[in-house]
Amino acid sequence: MPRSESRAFALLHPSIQRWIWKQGWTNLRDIQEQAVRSILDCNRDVIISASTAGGKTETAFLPAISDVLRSEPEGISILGIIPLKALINDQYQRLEGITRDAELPVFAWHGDISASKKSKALSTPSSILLITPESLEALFVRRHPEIRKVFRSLRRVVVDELHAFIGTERGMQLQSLMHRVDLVAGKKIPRIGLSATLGDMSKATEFLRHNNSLPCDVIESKMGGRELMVQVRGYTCSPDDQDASDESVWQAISGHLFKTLRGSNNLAFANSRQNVELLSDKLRRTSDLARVPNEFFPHHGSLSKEIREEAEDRLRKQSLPTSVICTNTLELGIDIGSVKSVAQIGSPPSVASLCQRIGRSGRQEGDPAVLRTYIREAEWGSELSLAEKLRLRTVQAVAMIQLLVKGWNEPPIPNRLHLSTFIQQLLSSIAQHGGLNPAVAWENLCGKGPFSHIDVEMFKHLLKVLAAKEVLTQADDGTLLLGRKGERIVEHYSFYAAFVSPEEISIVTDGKTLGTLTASFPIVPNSFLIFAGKRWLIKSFDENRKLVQVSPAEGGELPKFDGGGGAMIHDKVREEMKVCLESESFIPFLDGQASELLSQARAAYLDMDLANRKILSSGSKSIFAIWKGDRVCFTIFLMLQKENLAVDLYGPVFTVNKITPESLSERIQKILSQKIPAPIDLVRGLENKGTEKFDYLLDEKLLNAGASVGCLDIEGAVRELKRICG
DNA sequence: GACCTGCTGCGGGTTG
Repeated sequence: MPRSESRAFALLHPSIQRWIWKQGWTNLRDIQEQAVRSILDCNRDVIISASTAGGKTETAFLPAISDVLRSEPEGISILGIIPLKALINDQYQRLEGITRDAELPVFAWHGDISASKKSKALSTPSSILLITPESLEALFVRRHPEIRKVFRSLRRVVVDELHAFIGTERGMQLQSLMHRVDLVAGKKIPRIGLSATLGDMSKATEFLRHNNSLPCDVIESKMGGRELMVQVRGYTCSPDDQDASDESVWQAISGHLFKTLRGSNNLAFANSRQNVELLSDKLRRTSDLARVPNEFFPHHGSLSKEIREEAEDRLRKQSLPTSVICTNTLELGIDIGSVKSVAQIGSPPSVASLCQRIGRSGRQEGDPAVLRTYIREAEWGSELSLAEKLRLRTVQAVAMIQLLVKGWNEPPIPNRLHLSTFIQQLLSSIAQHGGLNPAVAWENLCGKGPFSHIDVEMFKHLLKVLAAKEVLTQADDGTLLLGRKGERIVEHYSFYAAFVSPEEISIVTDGKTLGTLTASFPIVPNSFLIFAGKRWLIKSFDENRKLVQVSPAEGGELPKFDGGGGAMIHDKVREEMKVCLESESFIPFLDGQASELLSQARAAYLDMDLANRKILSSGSKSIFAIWKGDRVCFTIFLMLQKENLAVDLYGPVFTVNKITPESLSERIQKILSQKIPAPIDLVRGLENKGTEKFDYLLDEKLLNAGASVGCLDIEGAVRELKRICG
């Protein structure tokens, strides 16, 4: 469409129109046209959802800046909340280009920015501020005298990578911070969320403004019918000879990666940092043996910023062919240009994540997106367990790809209590105001704020618990103040993040930091280490400075990294797996071996009559499968455990020891005939309930309350148990 | 089987 005919274009400020002109754009994209109207109407929130990074930032900021240029704000006019420092730096440069002519100053604000630049940002009127949630938290705590003035004429809050926040502690913190910004500004500031395409957009609008008190427009860009080329490749190893043959499977996978990825830019998602190191090392040594330059580089969260940026630069510049083996570090919007293909080692953690990863491939017009998935299974044999015979990894990968093609992906997970982050926000609010009336605190955070699931009774109980631990204290007039311990917590710089990080040891060679290992990894001088895709000898370990010196070597051993929890599989994925197992239809995207694996799985399913025979007998054990997500499975697991059954859960497969199918069925019927236990009764006996940052300040009662919300599905569990006995 | 993200103020040294 010629620009003169675009009414949206005409609505933009002349200075923004000039910028668009200079870019040589011939028209505004579909989502940009729609966004201009929604954003210029200042009484609503807007979510802009698109699968690739291209254009989302401009879509939000061009109209938002237009709006600012027509008003005359005194303090910050647009607040951009962005999850990564690297993304802030990216966006800063792009926005500077847009606003240079308009003389609208842009400021980047995060931990690596100097204090003098931060002061300048606060004193420059009408500016755009790009900030991390943690730095915004610090702003509330440290600069509270100025904060009212700073946000007085704020016109817009923009949240980048909205999907990365939903359902997390950090996301809860973000919701609370946005609400506190509204409180300080004295009005509802319209919000814009930039997001990857999510399964259910209603969850995203609920997240963007917790009480939906402003209307929210959702602007979605269509996938554009991009061609997708997929292959699932199967690999087997003998279960008797686990170590040696495991080696040969990895050799085969890395051999195929070497052959297919060399000569172009690619990403390989390896699911764990250890697998990233393993494959990078194999690929580098294969390159050495073949006497060709190495094109494979590792990328994960424990590598130093320098090493990661080097890999990102190589990808972006496209001067030398580069394949990066990574964890989900390269899933978010960091600019790495386009890659030819995406490899996925093992089944992906979720369909949503797979969707993001594929979005990295074939980003140039007309290019297909290419995905190769590599799956390892045990070699066929009678000694295989039911779970192994069902080839769950292969079937899960197939199910996830089928769902992706159908356009489905996981909606954000339901809200937890987030008591840890509630404590943080309560302490932060008290620090911000220098003391807070309890009724006002409850009203701000819970009554009208995003912690609406915390009722007055629970709030009062929490205050008592925190007072007993000297985190809080009360003045004679009832005002909440920070206690002795509370002050120590808030004063330390680690307070601003909603999450904790384990203590780390730096790995250094020749004065250069390669990255870090968690302190629990045993460091033995004179032993070997594989790290950052290279091999090292550990020369010395300075325990006080938490510093390991290494030098290049030939030998090597893979490091262990402390992992956080795995991904939760959604109901829909397991349902699709069941469909796949019961079907006879040909799956065109499997290679020979993967096809054979699927045939074995379907034969085993049929052979054991899993569709009809609900509980199987295996020696002295009873076995059954539940084709529902991890929440249902975990709930059933707890219900059986509560009845003192020796139950074991692996994926969707339950093994109950020392019981026949008949008596297990009777026991389950007994459970169903009794009063169904409340979630809080099921989690009572669990250990390690307090996994979040400030959970250590809670008592048993609050820990149980926290654990019972969001991670159980009693209704689903009862329905499945009835089916098992039916 | 198993990821990722973030951080202030102050004191001391160096450079213009």
